[in-house]
Amino acid sequence: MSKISSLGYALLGLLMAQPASGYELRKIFSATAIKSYSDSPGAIYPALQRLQQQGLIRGKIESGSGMRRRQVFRVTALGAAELRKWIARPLNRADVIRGLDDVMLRFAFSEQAVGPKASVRLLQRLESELESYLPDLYQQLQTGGATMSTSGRLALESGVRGYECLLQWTMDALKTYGHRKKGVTS
Amino acid sequence: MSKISSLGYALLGLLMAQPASGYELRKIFSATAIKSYSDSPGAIYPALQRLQQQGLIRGKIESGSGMRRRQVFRVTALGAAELRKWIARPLNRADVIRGLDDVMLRFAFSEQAVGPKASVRLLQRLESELESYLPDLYQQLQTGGATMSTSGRLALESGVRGYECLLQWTMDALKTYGHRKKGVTS
DNA sequence: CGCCCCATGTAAGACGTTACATGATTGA
DNA sequence: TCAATCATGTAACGTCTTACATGGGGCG
Repeated sequence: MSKISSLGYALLGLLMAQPASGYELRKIFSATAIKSYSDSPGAIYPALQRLQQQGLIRGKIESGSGMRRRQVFRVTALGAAELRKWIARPLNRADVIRGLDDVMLRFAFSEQAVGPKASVRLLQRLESELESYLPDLYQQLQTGGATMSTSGRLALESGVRGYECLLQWTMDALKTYGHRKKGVTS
Repeated sequence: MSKISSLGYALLGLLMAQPASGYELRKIFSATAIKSYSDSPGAIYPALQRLQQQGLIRGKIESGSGMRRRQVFRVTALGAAELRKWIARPLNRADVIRGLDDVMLRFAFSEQAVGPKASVRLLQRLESELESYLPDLYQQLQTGGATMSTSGRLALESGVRGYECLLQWTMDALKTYGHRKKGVTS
């Protein structure tokens, strides 16, 4: 019955790579461009508490002399299993439309937490979802575009282009993993 | 003292184009790909109530015989002013990093609610923010990329590519408005 | 008559934002 | 010693999610 928020998974993934304190995790969020995740203490510390209550991470307070008190968290076996389950979850269109950030986060962690095969699986599913979704978007652009203002139409077009770009990235990423698309043997 | 959520602005903008009932607005959200905005009644009806309490929209209950009861909302002068203020708000880097969806929404409504000059201003600011942000991202990719897994690095790269793609779109959109970039006269 | 769609809402709970609060330690 | 930074939290508030509830109207 464990429900975990996006931020929770982000924390799990980062802690999987390396144990860290809440403060260090905050710094990661504020420094690097892991956009759309908050670096505010009011979000991170409660999230860590929830994860610990669910037994997904365990914190150990370090307070040697001449050191600031800080609590270092590491992922438990249960937490690692939960993270893997989340990453390996089958990808559907809803994920692509609403939760692209989550998808990219899952992919980012996939290799470390599950293995390169999981990364490839995610990419392949993403590719196929995008290839089936893009025609729908072209349709919408043609159908609804006529009635919209120029800026409205352009905004829609920007969304479509974003997906096109993502599809291109997906195919390039698959190439990185040594998978070439069927039919381009030439 | 009026705070308006993203959803609130989305509703304002849609109602600006045409008065509608809550149900019609929900359909717009669920049908078209205005992603990242909820079509659930638990989000939209309370949001409409808030907007009405703030005097930004006004609803009129239509219940002729042989008709289902429904409430049609239209934007007040105050609401239109608030929408214009939001759209014309100066664009900074934080908007680009955290609130790209909002930026695109503002642009989508800009022409109808303010005028084409506002659209161009938004595009120009967006272009300049992206041009200053991208080098930072390249830096991050080089610096942090070495220590990351392949999938992690690829995920970061996907973000960078998204911004590149957006910059390209921005320049094309400016061309649509008849603005060509300085120096490409050739 | 029963079912589905229209159309509107409410209630509980989870989560993030913002702001504030607290102390310890380093460095000027 | 005084400020800045490290490091951790808490409280109030607003909003979204999920689920439920309600009723009229069209249709077979």
